[in-house]
This record gives sequence, C-alpha cells and structure tokens, in this order.
Amino acid sequence: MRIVVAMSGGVDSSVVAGLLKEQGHEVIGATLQLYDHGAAIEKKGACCAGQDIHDARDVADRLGIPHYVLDRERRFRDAVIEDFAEAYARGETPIPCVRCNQTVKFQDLVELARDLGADALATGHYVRRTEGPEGAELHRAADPARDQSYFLFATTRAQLEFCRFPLGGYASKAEVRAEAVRLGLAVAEKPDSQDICFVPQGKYADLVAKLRPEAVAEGTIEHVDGRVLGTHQGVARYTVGQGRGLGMASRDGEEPLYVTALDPARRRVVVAPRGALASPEVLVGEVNWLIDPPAAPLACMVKLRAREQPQPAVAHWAADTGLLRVVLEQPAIAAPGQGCVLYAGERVLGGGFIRRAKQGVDSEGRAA
RNA sequence: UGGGGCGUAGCCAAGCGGUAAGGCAGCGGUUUUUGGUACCGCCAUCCCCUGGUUCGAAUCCAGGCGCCCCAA
Repeated sequence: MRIVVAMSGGVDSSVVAGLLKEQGHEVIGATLQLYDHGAAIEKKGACCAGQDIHDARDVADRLGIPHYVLDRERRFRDAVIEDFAEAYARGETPIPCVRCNQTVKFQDLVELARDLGADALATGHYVRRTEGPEGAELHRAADPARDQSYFLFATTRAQLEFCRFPLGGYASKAEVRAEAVRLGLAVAEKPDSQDICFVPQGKYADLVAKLRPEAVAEGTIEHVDGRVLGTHQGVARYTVGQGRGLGMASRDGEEPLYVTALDPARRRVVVAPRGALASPEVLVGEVNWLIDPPAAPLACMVKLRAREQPQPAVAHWAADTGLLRVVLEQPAIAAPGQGCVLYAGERVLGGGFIRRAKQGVDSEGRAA
C-alpha cells in the first residue's frame, strides 16, 4: 500500500514510518510546520516546528522515504490558536490538541494523502482501529497509560476508515522506543512532547493576552453566596474546577474554594466549596458519532477530561438540536470547552465539547 | 491618660520555661499531547521593640510602641 505518515519529528511517528517501511509499504512522510519555529526552537518537548522538522527529515532520509514539509502556519493559527484564545475569552477552557487533530491533522492530512494517491494515512497516536461489522471502529490503546483516544473523539468515521494507528497495540512507550533503537532512529531517546505546543514556557495566558486582551482584564473573585473575595487578572487564567491561583480568596474559613463558573461578560470568577462543584449532567455540542447516532438513551461510560477513569452515564441524543445531554451516575466537575467522550468498554462511541454543566449553581453563579 | 484583651511567615493560626505545629497563598517538581485536579518537596536561626529573671524565654517580669473592646 501507499501510505502517508504524519511525521512530527518525535519518536512515535518516526517509529510508525519505520515500521510501515519495514513491512514493505510505499511510505511517504509528511510534516506540518504549524507555527513560528523561531519562538519554539528553544523549547523542549515542542512539535511541528524548528528542530522537529529537521528531525523528521533526518528520519525520512534514514529510512529512504520521500518527505514533504507543509507550511500550515496560517491554517493552524486560524483553526487552533484563534479558537484557543476565543474559547478563553468566552470563559471556556479550550482543548487545542483536539482542534488540531480535528482540523490540521486529520482533515488536511487525509486530504493530502488522497491527493497523493495514498491508500491510508498513518499517525503515531496511541489508539487502536479495528474493522467492525459497520466499518472502522476506534478503540483505546493497549497501554492505558498512553491511550490518546480522548483526543481523537472528533475524528469522523470517514477519516477513521482511511487512518491507521500502528502504535495502538504496544504495551508501553518503552517498547516503542525500543523499536526506534532497533530501526536505528536518532530520535529514540527524544523526550516526549508535553504542554501546549505553541505556547513557549507554558505561559498560555500571555498568548491569550495578545489575541484577546479583554480575557486578561482585571475582575473580581466572588463566592457563590455573593461575597466579593478578591480580584483576579483575567478570566482566561482560570478554569472550572481550579483551586490554585486564587490567592487569599481561596480561603473561606475552613473550606478551600474552587472555581465553579466563569462570567467573562462581567469579568467574574465565581468560587465555591469543593462539594458544590459537581454537576449531575452536562450538555455537549459539536458531537461526532463513531456509531450510528443513538435514537434511544444510551448507557455508556464517559470521560470529561483526558486523565480520568471513565464513569457511568446515560447519553440522550437530540438530533434536531445537535446537542447531547449526558446524565452522570455520579456528579462530576465539568469544565466547558473540554471534551466529553463516550465509551463502551474500550471502544469510543463518539464525543463532543462540553457546552455547559448543570450544577448546584447557575451560570450567573447564584445558587440554583 | 479608667478597665480589659491582643501583637508568631504574605494571610489565618498552634504554642503557656527547654530550643518555632498546621492550614491557605507562593515557589519548585511528579503525573500528562490541553487546561484543571491529585500527589511530592521548599517556604520564620526566629516569635512588635528594649531591658531583666533563668543553665535555658515566643513563652515569666518591667518599660515602650501598635491595635482592638468596654466605659458612651
């Protein structure tokens, strides 16, 4: 088969290219340049710019495969970075990795691969794709610690049909690194990427400040009971469920306080005791189904954030409004903007972005 | 210008003669392709100041300074 491999310059995608080449496929490497590498070159654990592009090219040379570098800075800025800042300005907590996968990676690269006459697009994601009776299915990776299925919920069924994830079956990252060594890849010991790739130093608020100054304007920190406890330097610096960074306002007698709502219109950060944060249900939008959309309430497991165990819930799909109402068996803290992903065992059924959470307090921060 | 109380880290606070708990904030780290959560570590050579008693004081005494309450 002719396969295009999305090569980030990291260990994982490099191994994917190596393995497929080894298996005799006609492999074509493709690397995206996503943002100004001048700013990122200093940064460890970045991807898709500067040094990483050189690393990807070196791996391609080593493997003897053609390699293309595509300038997608403009596209990435519009689809991912702007959305990131915009979400914070709306008082949400964006999840840029999903936006990136959803647009630049799976949409654009699949297109590119098709243009190149390829039969498939392969990436280094830790997920498994299986052939089911109704087509391709997305499953969690064999290594639960590395599983990235949460970040791929927005991948469409059509894209999934076309994609391959050779690393999903590996039991650990160590095994993948061992493969890199075996394949003679120089990137074998390269550190894992982490943090937001396009934000140097992990200070994402600085970036938001440039794009949406209003999101870092000073405002008040208020208790759900109405008391003003202090001031903050911008709603963009907070996310629902957050306990740190509240300064002295986080102390309310005995109970530590956490952010329970963000009100960008009035620049308020509303806090409450931990016990008052959990929501019995969440409303999810931009839903992507990897199964036929369920006509009846769907009992399943859900994840409201990347690193947590799936929990039992019942999903109610409203095809007319395009909204998914997820009723949690146990109330949980949900941050608007984050993903809500539905699972049945290891399989991903679909997912969307959390729009709002029904909680002990309403969106105005008052007790319901 | 009478009486009572209090002054311990940025904040709250334990301690009551034997060599400065704890919490919050802050800082650093772990975990992690987002944020947050969670977890780990660091954080007062010094207890308002000055003298005194004592082998030894944040703890006792005296005098200051500051603040609070009662007496309207």
